[in-house]
Amino acid sequence: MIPIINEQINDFLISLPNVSDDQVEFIKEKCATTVTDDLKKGHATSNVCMIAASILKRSPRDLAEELVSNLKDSNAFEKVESAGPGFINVTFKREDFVSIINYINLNPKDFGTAKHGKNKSIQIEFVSANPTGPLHVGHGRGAAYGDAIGRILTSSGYKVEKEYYINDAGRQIDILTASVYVKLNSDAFMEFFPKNAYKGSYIEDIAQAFKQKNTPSTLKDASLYIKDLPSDEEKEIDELIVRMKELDSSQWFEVKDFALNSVLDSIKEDLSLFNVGFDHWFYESSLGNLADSGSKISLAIQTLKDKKLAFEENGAIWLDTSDSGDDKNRVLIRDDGRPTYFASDVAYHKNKIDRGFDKLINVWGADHHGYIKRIEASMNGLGFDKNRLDVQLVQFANLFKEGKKVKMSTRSGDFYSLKDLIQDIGTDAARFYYLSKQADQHLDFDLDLATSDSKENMFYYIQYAHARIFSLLNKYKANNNHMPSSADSISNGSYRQCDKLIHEISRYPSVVRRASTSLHPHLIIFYLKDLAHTFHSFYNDNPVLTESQENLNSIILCLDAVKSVISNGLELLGIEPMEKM
RNA sequence: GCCUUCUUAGUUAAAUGGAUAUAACAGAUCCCUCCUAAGGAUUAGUUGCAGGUUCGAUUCCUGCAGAGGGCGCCA
Repeated sequence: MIPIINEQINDFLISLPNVSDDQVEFIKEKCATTVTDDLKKGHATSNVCMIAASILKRSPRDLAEELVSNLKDSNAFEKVESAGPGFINVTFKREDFVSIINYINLNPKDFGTAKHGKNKSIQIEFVSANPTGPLHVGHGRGAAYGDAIGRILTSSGYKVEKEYYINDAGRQIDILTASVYVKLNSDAFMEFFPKNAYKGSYIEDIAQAFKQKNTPSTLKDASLYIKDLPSDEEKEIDELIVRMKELDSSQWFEVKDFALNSVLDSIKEDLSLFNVGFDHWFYESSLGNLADSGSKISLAIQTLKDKKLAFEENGAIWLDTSDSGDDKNRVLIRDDGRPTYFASDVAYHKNKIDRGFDKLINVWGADHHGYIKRIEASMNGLGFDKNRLDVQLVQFANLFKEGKKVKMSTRSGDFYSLKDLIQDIGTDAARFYYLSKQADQHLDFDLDLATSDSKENMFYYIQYAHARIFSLLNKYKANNNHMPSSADSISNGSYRQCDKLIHEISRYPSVVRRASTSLHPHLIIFYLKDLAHTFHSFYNDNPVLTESQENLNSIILCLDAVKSVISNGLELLGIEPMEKM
């Protein structure tokens, strides 16, 4: 019905004296016709008169009165009135108001989907955790968020590709390899373990698995590796890595491949348990080496040099970021000839651009926010409009258990992993909790609250509503063999207890739309909470199964629609609705 | 110092520039002879400060005060 109102508003605007087409377009762009927040105001409301008034220099109330009389003349609505400072409130004819029940039940899965994405392609890059250890609870938030916006954008008509960028080329992989290497030869190395190596128990697991599948070479002389290592922890590990590569090259690369793949496999397994899927895994190593002038990384830097955006100074190659508001220029290639992490990232983003996406979304940890300007600078330099890149920052999550903050130390290997979280509270409760707060805000993840069965925990509150409806529908079907065919009592207005529910479900498509344009999945959660509340309230006031058969038929059809909306909403968050609790 | 995010009820959180700022928890009081009380109903209480833009500001702009995060030729 809202499109019909908008059509009439359009006609009204055109009919006004002294209005240019541009003005009409501008007004239509700024105004909105929406479902009201309260049935007392009718079913739909528009602020068009107040927008138009300020542009046309007329009184909003006068305009509202004119529009009201036009809308009344059309006989399309039950009631039309102006209200407050110049709102137009429309009450639909009852048959139109309740038609949404039928509409939803005919195609339950489609309700809430939209086409405003126009099949444009969006790439979402998220998680992209370094493959040096298992995912922890911080990664879980990015995973839940990226996956949810992927689902929401897909349902809004975008073509979405989800990608994971694997940092498999940097120094941290060498450290991982060295850590495993030392474990493999722990007998020869005696008590020695580098200060800066990874210490988690998974390192030991990888070493054990390696021994099962390969024959580790025997070290002839461990002292060649560890004699006179620098005492500085950074230099110690770097020197050790150099020696390992020299002394035992073939074994080094075997261990490296094995360790990387082991960690990657565990990451993939955790993500799959978490109901998060990726379409594409991009390896940093596929960008190639600077030594190869035809590699992606060389070509990217060459392009920047050609455009005079990259230059040499003090022996290093720098990117000029002055145009983007970054506070200083950034090194691409060090004075010793090795590329920085940033250089890889520039090449990676050039590759994304070359793949021709209409829009790129990067979901990054909040600690990367200083990084946005330099990457925008590089993209602008490569001729990609930086407005087509959208960086969504996800804040860290603090974990609380029994009211106390759980300490996490990656260095010692003592941390609460995503897998632990899934095992403790389940995938759905965890995803829900992550998504229940705006992603760029700090989140206190309270394990006890996430599993509590009180109203404070929205997850169970919403699921309980779904389960209650499911149970009612089952009982109805047991008594009646099949679902009712029509909702006469509701249509003819003899039963009006469901009106609030009908009104609430008619809001759903606009909620999804807002969630998709703002990339805010939590809006769906808060909507579902409201809907669940409306339902629980109805359920308490009205003993459904003892109603007359005619009323019962209507109620069942209405509740079936409510159930579809809850289930569709949860689906967008990647959460399975519960059928019983 | 520079960049950035944030400040809403006693607490934790919501709110495309809209009407009376919305919930939950904690507090007070009610509701199971009944479809799942993991629920419902009633009650009290809120936009850090000072300006500006606007018909209208929690929302946009400026300044101030306070809190967090980021500022490597690390990844």
